[in-house]
Amino acid sequence: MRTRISELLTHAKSGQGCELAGWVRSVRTSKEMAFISLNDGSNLAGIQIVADHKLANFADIARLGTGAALGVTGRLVESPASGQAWELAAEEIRIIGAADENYPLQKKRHSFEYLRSIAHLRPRSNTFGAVFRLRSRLAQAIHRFFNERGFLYVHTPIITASDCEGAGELFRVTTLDAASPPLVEGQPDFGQDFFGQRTGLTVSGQLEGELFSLAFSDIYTFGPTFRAENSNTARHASEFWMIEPEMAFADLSDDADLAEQFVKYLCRFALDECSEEMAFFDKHIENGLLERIRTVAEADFGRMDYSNAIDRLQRSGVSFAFPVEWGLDLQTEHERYLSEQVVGGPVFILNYPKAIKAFYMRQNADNRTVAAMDLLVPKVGEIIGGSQREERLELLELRMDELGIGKEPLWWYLDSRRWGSCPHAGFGLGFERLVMYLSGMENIRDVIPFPRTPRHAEF
RNA sequence: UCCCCAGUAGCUCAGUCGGUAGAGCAGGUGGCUGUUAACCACCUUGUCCGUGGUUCGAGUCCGCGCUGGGGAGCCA
Repeated sequence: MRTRISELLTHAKSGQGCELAGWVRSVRTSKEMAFISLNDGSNLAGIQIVADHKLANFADIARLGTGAALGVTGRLVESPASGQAWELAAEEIRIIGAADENYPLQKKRHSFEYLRSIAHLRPRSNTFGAVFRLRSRLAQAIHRFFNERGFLYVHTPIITASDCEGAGELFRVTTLDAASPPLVEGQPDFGQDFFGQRTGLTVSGQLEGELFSLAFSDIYTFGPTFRAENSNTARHASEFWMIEPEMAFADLSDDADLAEQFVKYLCRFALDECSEEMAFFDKHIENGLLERIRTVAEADFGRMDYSNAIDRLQRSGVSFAFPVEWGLDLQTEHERYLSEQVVGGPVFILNYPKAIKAFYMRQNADNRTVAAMDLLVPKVGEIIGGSQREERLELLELRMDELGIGKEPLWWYLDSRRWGSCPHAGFGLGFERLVMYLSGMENIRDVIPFPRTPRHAEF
């Protein structure tokens, strides 16, 4: 039966008979023979098919265009020419699905912008083949990492009624008639909606994740999240995947330890188990990528208080575009400077001013900072954000009051602090940003199979 | 949402000072006994994003619109 090309090459034996199927990347013909570069998506290089002119349908084969689907029966032989170790001497080539000259993908470089417009075909290209193989394997590696450490994988809800985190605009979920919804006091009456209240797509599974960590000790979520923000940048999508571990009986330092292990594990994994893709990215997408990832995999991550970071930035003598002052958030230029110039590697910035961080973060004894952390890495800046959560009910309620966050809709969250509350901490990581970081790809739209961004939901 | 930049052949792009567009690739035909995004020869392909204006004349200058990209804000 059909063998996948990567599998065939892994266990290659001279003279081995086999059957392959895949898509044509290029055909080179001469009078006596044709060379077909065939790819089935299982690896980057594909395999070279050698077709002799004695094949019954040689004339058809010689006219094959890029993109056609073929079934090939033949024998694996050591290639007499340089360029590949093995090739397949074809005994039979079946044209399963032809591709005419209008096939939009050509055997040459295309712009990413153009490839985005043919997102249904771009996975057949080298770059996107490599990106989506890496993405798939990374997803598996993330599960493996947490599974090895005994973390419970929890599926937090995608439809939610809690809109309270303020983590960006919510997509509404409703079955009300948009043209003429039932009204109460001139406003749509969501009491008559499907769920009997306003609902939307989740912006984060963290709050529900915390509840599970207070039962299973160590948990993680890994699922889609949605933001209806009209942000049009290379780093934002309306639909993206997020990883959010949460540990009970853990503080900010434990949280940073986990994040450090996690990032190093994934760097190591990409280098070791996706080496063909990583070498491709290093050569064609970002020169020096391998070196950059290797450095991170082996580094001891630095740790620095926010106050200290501000001090270092102010004394740097560098003139930044944005002001540096205690109480202001760090901009990307500051984050990169700290990571690249001050530390020379990944660094956690700890204990941020409470005014610029979320309500659920644990207040420190100094009464002006919270136990928050950001992991900054060279080239991109922030890659992970996390915190120790406020486990003390009175302080949490006080903080919600200060920020005007309604306690009623979050009664269940507050309940978790009422009975058996304990210190706990976690972090969040955007999966696409991880894929970007490890591949060197610079646009989030090029690491999601079918990206959703403002005004774009095709495919 | 704001600020910049771009839009020319199926694709990647060039187009000088305003004078009605041309390279490579793709496609076609022929050649080639081992090619590597093969090579060699010949051939085909245009609503120059749309719209209004300036001008004897606009791909080129100006206004508006659409689309794409980059940056910012927001964030993951």
